[in-house]
Amino acid sequence: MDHKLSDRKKKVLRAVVDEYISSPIPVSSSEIREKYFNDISSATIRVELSALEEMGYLVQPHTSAGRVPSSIAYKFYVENFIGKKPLKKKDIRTIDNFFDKKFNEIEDIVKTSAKVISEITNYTSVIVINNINNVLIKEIKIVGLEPNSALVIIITDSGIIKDNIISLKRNTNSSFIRDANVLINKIFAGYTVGELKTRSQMVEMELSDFRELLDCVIEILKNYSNKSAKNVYVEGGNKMLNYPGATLEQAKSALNVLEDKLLLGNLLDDKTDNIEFSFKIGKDETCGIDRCAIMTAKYTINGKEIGQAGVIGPERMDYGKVMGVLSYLSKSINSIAACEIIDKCDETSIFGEEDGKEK
Amino acid sequence: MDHKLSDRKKKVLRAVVDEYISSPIPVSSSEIREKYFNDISSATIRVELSALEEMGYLVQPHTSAGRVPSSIAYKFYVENFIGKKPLKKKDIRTIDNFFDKKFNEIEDIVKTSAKVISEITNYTSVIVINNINNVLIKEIKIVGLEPNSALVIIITDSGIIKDNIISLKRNTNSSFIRDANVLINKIFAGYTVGELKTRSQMVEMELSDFRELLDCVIEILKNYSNKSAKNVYVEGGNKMLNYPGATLEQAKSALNVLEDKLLLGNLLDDKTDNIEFSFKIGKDETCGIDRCAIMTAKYTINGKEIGQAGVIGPERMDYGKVMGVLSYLSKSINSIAACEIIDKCDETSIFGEEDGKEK
DNA sequence: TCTAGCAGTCAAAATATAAGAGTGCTAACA
DNA sequence: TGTTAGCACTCTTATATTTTGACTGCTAGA
Repeated sequence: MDHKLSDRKKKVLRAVVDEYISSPIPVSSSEIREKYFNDISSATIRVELSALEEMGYLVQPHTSAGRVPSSIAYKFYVENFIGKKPLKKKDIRTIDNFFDKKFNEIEDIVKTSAKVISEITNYTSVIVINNINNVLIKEIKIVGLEPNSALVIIITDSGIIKDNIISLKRNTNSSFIRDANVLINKIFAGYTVGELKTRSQMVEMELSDFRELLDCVIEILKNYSNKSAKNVYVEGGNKMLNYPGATLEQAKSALNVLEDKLLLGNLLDDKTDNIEFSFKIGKDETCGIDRCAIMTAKYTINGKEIGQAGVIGPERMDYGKVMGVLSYLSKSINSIAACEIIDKCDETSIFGEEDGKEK
Repeated sequence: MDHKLSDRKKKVLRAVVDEYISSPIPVSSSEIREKYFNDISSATIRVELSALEEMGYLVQPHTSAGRVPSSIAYKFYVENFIGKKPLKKKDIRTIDNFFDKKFNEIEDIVKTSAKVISEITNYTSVIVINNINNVLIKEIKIVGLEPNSALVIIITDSGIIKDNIISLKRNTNSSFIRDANVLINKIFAGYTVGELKTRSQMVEMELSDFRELLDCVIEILKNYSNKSAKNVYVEGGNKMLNYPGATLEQAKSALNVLEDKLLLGNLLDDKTDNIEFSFKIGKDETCGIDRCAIMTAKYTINGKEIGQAGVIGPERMDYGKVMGVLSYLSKSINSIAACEIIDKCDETSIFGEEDGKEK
């Protein structure tokens, strides 16, 4: 399907997509002629349209209707005609407002980002955390809770990962907790998550007393770098219902995909290394969400690549804007996170072990 | 609207609702006669139907159609004919499976409950936490994190409330944290959340050094007993799209209400004290969600009333089943929580007499 | 008080008609 | 060879028109 398109064909193709995006009715030869050409007639355009249809870029709903872009057309359109559009002042203000507060946790940043993307683009947004391998573990804190459970708090140079209560068979009394803190930090602190595998092997022979705890901590870290439903954040799912022309049936199936976090995670996950944006369109590329497209960008926190942030919207979405938002936001997240951390850690690595001593 | 209904009228009314619930097409006099009466003719039933319509219980979509129940009819139906239906073995197994794991936090229990309710009933479920006033604070732990922030963990007799990173202006060095732990626990430990107001006044004169921290802790506790978006959990929102006859427009507006957690919280919140179930129906009682009804029950954790759990479903829902599930689940939650806590807190004195009841 | 029977009503389905938008084709022209 | 005007043809959409069938309400008689 890689015919070379003449300049005029390109212009016609672009006209069709532009027109269809601005209003979703099949576009006719005369419409194109009026708005985009004054040197050739509609009959000539019809010839071009016919050729483009032949090549698979356009589709005709029925014999006497105008043309509608195919998935291939959108793909070509995005790759050749569209770049990130600079954001409106208003939108920048919105984003900055959202981020004008303290963030303590990665999760918090991610959730806020998802919200802001959905708010501004008016599409559904999805963010996946799936790559914290080169994040640096600054400290791990174990706090004893009930007799058999403890809270594990992981502090990294990209923020705090918390939310992990673990249950142990053994009693988590204060002396155990104290020793555990020392040991665990000896093992993990100062290393990146990526080094985890080798590290954990290194300590294979350590006191079996802490075996169970160690396994828990490793499990937690693994969970954060692996695909797991917990690491997928969706916002504005019901905006999926706003696309005109959608039937209830389509909406339902789309929402079902959104529900399946694991599937979604895979959908966003993108192998291609170098490009800024990844773009998926067509039923087979979007896990069966009909007439939709997915645009994602990698994002970083404190300079480390953490995952992907993206938008699921109708094929005829405002690609330029979406790209603009994703791009701006990825910068925003990064600088915010960086500020936070620099701001806070001017006296890094001073935290003594102070907890687990009452009862 | 409180006419007294003859027994026969009641029987007819019930027939209409039963019939309409089992299949949502207007029910005719002859249909009722066939399935519910063999002693009187359809003409006689027509007279009764006519009367019931006059009284506001039934509605006729158009002159030559059968009858459809009005909101009032559903209300009457639920109040007079329906009680909780015992659960199917299969459903009980499903529930027990869901709860067959360790729960460390209230939030965890609540989320799981919401999931299970939605799963079994196939309707949208909502749970609100809005009353932890008589929950006993066993301990509060302050863990220093970064130089200016700390994690507050609240351990109660109903489970752990955590998830609260706070930022302070002052430095959270280890000696401060140590003192804070002692002080905070002197103030809060052993008291219920309800006593909070008086307590916090009592310590008005304490060292102003800890003022800021104290305010944070109080704020957290307040947040949990107040209405706030954080305390509302929704599950299976997109099941709202499954009700036959719903238009896309209705679905959209319903999902919008679901999005507004605060509104939802108020919707579930119910003042009536003594009854087990609360039931709302009709556009004005359901915040405009069309053709839907809301059935809620109070639930307790460790014997303390914590909030409401409910189902939002179509008017023609399986009320008996819903009531059955809510009722069973409320017992489940209670006993599970109790087990957990007893299991863990063998040293505490508070339990032991009340609340034996497991099945 | 009940009921058989019938006339009347109305929605939904089926059918017919008209209008309009847009194309493809052809033949002529530069 | 590429372009264009013009026209016949196609197919959707909108609007009327008719038919069908399901119910009811009413009435008169048991």
